[in-house]
Amino acid sequence: MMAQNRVREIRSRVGMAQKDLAAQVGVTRQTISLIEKGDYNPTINLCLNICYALGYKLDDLFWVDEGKRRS
Amino acid sequence: MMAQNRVREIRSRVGMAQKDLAAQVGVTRQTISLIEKGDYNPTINLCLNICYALGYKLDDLFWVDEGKRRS
DNA sequence: CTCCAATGTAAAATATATATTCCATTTGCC
DNA sequence: GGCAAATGGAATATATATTTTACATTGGAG
Repeated sequence: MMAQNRVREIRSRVGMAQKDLAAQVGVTRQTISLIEKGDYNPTINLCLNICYALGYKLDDLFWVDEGKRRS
Repeated sequence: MMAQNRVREIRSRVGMAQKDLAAQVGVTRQTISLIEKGDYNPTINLCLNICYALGYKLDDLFWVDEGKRRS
């Protein structure tokens, strides 16, 4: 039950490279890469910083598929 | 050091005890307590589970305007 | 095709989210 | 006031998010 996200889609739409987004939110490029890959579970503060950098809100960028929620 | 949130407010409005919310999202009561206290920085999956348990959206419970964040 | 920037990936180290246990304090109810 | 449930808080342990370094691969521009 890993959260889904639209970070890659929105980032490239905005025309930003991973390293630019990483620099702007204060993490490494690898962290952005792994988040986009969906391989893990960022903290809410990092998610908020990504939202600020891309100009979107939490619910635009992060969600969980209905079927995959814990019961 | 971390972002404020409306978990306590909404949880008590919904009439749920910390231990009930904790059980429903699959963490310990202490974790809920610390999150409500604002003392730290939960993962997005936990935030999503809390949202689901309380019937709210991420932006309702965890959004903070960029200018208003404590650093 | 070549070159370079962007991205993927992996191993080891560090930071921190979360668990566990236990006790203290508060809050509401009789 | 007294009791019980709810919450706060600390100390230690574990899981995992994130960093660091380093190299491989992909994709686009020329």
